[in-house]
Amino acid sequence: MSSQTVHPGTGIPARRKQSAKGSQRHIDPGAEIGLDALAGHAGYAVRRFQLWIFQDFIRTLAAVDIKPTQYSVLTVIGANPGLSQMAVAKRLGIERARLVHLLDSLERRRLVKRVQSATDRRSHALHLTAQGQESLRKFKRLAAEHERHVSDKIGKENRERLLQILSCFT
Amino acid sequence: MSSQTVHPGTGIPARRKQSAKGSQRHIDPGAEIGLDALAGHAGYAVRRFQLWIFQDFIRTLAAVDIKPTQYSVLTVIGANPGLSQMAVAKRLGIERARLVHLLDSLERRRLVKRVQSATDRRSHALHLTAQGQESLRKFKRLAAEHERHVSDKIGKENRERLLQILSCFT
DNA sequence: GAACAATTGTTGTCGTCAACAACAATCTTT
DNA sequence: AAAGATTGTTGTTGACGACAACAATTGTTC
Repeated sequence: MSSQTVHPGTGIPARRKQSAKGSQRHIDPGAEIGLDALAGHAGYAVRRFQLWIFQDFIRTLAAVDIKPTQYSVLTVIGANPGLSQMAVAKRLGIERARLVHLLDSLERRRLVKRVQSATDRRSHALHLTAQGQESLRKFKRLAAEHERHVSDKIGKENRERLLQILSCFT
Repeated sequence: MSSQTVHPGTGIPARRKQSAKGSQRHIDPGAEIGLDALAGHAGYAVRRFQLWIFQDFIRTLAAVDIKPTQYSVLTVIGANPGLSQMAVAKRLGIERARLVHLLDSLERRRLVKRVQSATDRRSHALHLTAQGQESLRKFKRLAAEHERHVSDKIGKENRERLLQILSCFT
């Protein structure tokens, strides 16, 4: 029962608990609680960061009611008009079943249109409407503002370093 | 209509589309599709990375049937025995309503026990069982193996840089 | 000390999301 | 032409975050 003071991988000693069982009354909760091995796990840090970054994105683009997934779909279609739903789904790593509902919503808002493909009558060629192209430019300006929030939070150079480290996943 | 060729923040030019509308037949899907501004967004990269890292964690710890959230709860309780549910929830950023079900599951598996607090009869003091402490040591070994997978994927030094950049979120 | 407000654990609902499975229409292969 | 694969669609399931309500208990205020 002494192996949980230090965890393998990183040499970070576990913060010693100041309360074996009692005396957590009147203590500001969530202030002096050690994470032990968790502090050395990339997954935990990334999860917390992703939560923060998505919340900020949603808040920054709340006025136009565009969420991260919708933004990614619009951006890819805008850069590659004529793509099929399958191609978009694979490129963005979302299921084609889910993309159906996303496109339904975007099509109802007149941002995207499904055009019958000339070469494959099973698939739809995806395009932005004129309104969609105009709106996307506005979305990109707001997204750039969100990205500045990220820079303010972790630092401009750290943000670029992060993008470089994770470039193999995009 | 020229603002989407280059996005602000990074100097990465948008990959020019090679297919205005046709000729995506017989093309390996998801191979030559540009992301445009998406490549410069930290949120997108982080989301893809988190997906990968969680899948690897779940796969690596599949034999013991422990998922990331469960592991985080066990680790925090192991390092801070006697904590209340509220304190654990706040520390990990999960809702106390959700922690109830997590603890129900962990208690059924005899890894955690809820002890009536001596100082506050509303709250429960959380402890690992003897079996829970033993199991957690095994979980940590497997989690360290998962962390090695991360190092293999993005590089050992990049992983440590990442942890340092995101340390303000842990 | 009694009344009121705040906290803790619990239960429930709602909306989002990933992971599947099944299906009809269509394309490809043999 | 027949068999198999692909595309879009619909549906289900389970995990998850957010939120509201509630009983029991504690803290605060008069």
